[in-house]
Amino acid sequence: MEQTTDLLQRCYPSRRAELKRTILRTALACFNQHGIEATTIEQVRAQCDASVGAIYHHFGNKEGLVAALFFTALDDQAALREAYLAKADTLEQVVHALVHSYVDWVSAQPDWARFQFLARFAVSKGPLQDELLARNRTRNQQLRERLSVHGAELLQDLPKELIASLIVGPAENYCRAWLSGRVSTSPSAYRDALAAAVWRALGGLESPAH
Amino acid sequence: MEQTTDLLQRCYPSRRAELKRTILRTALACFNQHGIEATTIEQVRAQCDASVGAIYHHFGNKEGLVAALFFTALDDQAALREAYLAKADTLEQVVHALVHSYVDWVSAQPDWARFQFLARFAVSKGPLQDELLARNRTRNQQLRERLSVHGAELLQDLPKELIASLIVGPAENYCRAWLSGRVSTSPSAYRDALAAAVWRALGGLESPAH
DNA sequence: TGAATTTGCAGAATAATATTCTGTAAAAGA
DNA sequence: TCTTTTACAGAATATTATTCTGCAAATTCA
Repeated sequence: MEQTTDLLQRCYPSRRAELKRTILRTALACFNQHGIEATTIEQVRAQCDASVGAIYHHFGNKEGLVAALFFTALDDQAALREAYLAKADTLEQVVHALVHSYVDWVSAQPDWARFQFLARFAVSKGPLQDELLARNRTRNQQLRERLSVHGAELLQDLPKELIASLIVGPAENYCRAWLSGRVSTSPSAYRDALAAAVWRALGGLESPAH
Repeated sequence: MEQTTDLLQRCYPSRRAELKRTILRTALACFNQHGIEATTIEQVRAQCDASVGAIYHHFGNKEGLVAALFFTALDDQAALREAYLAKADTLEQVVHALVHSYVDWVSAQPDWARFQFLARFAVSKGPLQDELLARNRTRNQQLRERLSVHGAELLQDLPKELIASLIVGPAENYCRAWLSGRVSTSPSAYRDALAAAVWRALGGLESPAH
């Protein structure tokens, strides 16, 4: 149930990294509650019962703390996507895997997902922007290869650059609405409706809305 | 061409507000270049050749400066949407208007659009979160009414909460990719492809991908 | 018109916050 | 055991946001 712990434990499994995990967990909560800019190092220090020295020792500075959380979330999300993709054979299954893995991950890790949105643009500036850009590029590249393996004739009439947005755009938008409280139904309730709609958008025949 | 000026001029037309506009323009550039947290009041003060007193007089604090820019962008975007919607009669035209107005605004005001993404989550915390939530709610409400006017039987099989995400999700995702440099083709080049795909996703018959 | 009041702005003073630095103890390695 | 590295504490410092006091132009009002 408490998957926040699990996620951290998996990414920082060292027994000695106890305080490090505590700092990350606390920082995640603070950032989500007050926003990144509004939470001070002193706040998380107090909630951790740690020292500023410990925080700066592990993460360098506030931005490093944000980046550590952000890339941890990115990795975890990618792991789930890979797991889903590994089981997909047809093009339609690949598309479904992409939508489902995204929706399922956000539903299972709402705190991490919320932070991911919160921090994306903070990270997209700053010293790790290149790392982020590189990751996005390789991810898109892998997706393109993955999609072209199967009968690509379906997607031939769509601009290549557009396909990724058509697939994850709706899910991403709904997840953000859910995380910000604009809608109340969990994205996982709509995972199939989203996947089916995306498949129609791509030109997949069959299975109209009704 | 230089629509940044036009946008500011329209929203803050007062002749006496010259410095105020200059501050906003400069702050927008700084925020977009270095990120919100990384740009200091001193930086924008120096580039404006103004004083800290002036900035705090007009905007209260840094967050107020961000909020002023953010809501200005939101208003301008909404104005274009209204203009497009006013000319739409059928359901398909309404959907097209929503996609087109979004894409066209981002293409025309990339600096403001970039900042909008940059600041959305900073604003979603902080004292104006209620204002933002309220705006989003009323916008969604208006959309629902607008959509239900026309032959709503098309959308009957789709969850109500999902429809907005299906319509703007793809465009929003592609625009963000463009603004962050992950893709190079202007969203306006794909405005029709996006609108058509969305229409298919909603279950619109006819016009398959090819 | 002229006094009163409000608005726009400057810049020094202050407060809040991020970051550095020095020291110490525990752990790891040789 | 000795040496080196790692983990941490907390005072000291630097950076940055914000406040405050004062003044002049503009506006309002009598």
